Amino acid sequence: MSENTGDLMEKLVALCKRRGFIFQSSEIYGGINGFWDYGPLGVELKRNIKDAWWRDVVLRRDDMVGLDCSIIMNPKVWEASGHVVNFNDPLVDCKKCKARFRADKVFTVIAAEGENVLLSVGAEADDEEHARLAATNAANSKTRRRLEDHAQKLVWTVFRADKAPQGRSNICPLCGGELTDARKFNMMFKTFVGAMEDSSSVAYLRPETAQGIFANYKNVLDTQRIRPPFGIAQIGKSFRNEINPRNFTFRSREFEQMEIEFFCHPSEADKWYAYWRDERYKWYIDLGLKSDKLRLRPHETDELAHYARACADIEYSFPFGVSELEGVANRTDFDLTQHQKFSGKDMNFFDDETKERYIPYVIEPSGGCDRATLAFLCEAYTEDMAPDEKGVMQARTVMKFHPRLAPVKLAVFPLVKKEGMPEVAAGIHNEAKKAGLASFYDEKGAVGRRYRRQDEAGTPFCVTVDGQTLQDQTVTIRDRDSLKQDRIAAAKVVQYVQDALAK
RNA sequence: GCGGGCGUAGCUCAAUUGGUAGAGCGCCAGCCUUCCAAGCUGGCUGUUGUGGGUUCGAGUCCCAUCGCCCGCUCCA
Repeated sequence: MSENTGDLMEKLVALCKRRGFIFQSSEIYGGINGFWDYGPLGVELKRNIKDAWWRDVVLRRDDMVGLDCSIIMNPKVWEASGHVVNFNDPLVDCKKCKARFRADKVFTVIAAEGENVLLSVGAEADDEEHARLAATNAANSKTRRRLEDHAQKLVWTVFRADKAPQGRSNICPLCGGELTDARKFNMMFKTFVGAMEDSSSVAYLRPETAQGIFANYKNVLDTQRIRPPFGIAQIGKSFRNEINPRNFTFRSREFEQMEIEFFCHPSEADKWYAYWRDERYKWYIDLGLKSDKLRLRPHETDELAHYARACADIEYSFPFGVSELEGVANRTDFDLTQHQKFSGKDMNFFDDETKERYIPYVIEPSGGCDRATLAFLCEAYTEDMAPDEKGVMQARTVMKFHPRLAPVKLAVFPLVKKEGMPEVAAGIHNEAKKAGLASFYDEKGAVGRRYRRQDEAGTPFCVTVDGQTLQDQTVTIRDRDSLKQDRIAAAKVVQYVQDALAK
């Protein structure tokens, strides 16, 4: 990472605080790691992103419906999904074959005579002795004979996967690949339902919104006169007790997701996977993420999660590195099958036309709302040069948001605070607000200063009422990025901005 | 989780060997301004992240804790 990009992130964080986009949570108490608050400008930006998503994936389509599930669900949901089992024991994963083991059940066994290593394998067992036996028994006959021949001089090293000595890595019992260090995953936030804090009342804050959709799949199917292929969309908070929150809001412990579960016939899963992957990628570009910083990266086969048949990440080149904004996965029928098994409820869809009964496959485009917000902030941050009142070029900081995302769409100024200009400007401002545009009125200080303040907020248009306005009812409207001004009728300001938003 | 750095006004930073905290910008009020921040006048701002300790005295030294940044690690 170059010095410049590090600077960029620092400047962006400073601007976010200075202008009221993002604050650290509970800052007056010293903050809390992994939690962030959106200020007056930030909340508008984030809402605009969520609104754009909802409009584009739900309202504009006939094959999509929305949902808003509770954050706390019956804990059995998380047993079915695999979240409880997978994250309560210390676990190791094979970096090569992706197998997962309980760390206290996997040993690495090494037999060596001096520098000469005769045996170096992983073994599944309950204790060291059994691990050594298992490793010996699993060896081929030639190796076994050599071990017996050198028995007296052999030095055995056996260690459990969660107690590996510094610098030693564990070996996968299945493929011989390298295992990760042991990790105790307890990523789900635990809480208690009701007044009694005992084991029967344990519940979890959802680590993803997806399971609420799967749990309601039958309800939606039964009530909406809808049939596959169709999707259910949801925006909502999720919680993960991340070991190490990092990179501003990128990895937070409380975050908001925008998720779609799209249900289709298994034979059409590949088609819909490709469709959503491309559709979602295009969405970010359309809202202003330059394609050269955005990339679509298909997962390698060995990178896939156990439930996924195919997956692609939509990644953005942040100042701190290329990181994932959204994942689009073919989750097959894994989740519905799991819920059928754990709940005992039939998850099949019966097709009246073909008389076919099947559990749909699911394509899941799962986006991080805060991550998208951060990407749009990074993309918007620009430093350029603009002339001051003497024509000397000065540095300018400007947030070049897509107008659809900009927290404030329009600022209205009187050029000077006299000759009736404030009244005319306030009138335009009020008219804009009545039309539903986020508008800001400012009459204080020099007009140049007011323009620059709006640049930092990312306001795409500034309207100024001047002397000529009083003669012919026209105003200047200034473009944030080009600094160019058009002169238009005051009565047409609202329409002008609305046209720009529709582009 | 490990290692390193850091924490002083809203922001960026100052404060000699420990001697009762200061500047610029911003912000607010007013003036001046007929179009792109640094014209004028005046004004506000801090339990120096928090809690202990050493000391006659701590922003400065010690301990703990919280948070932020960087690198590793991690990210079903």
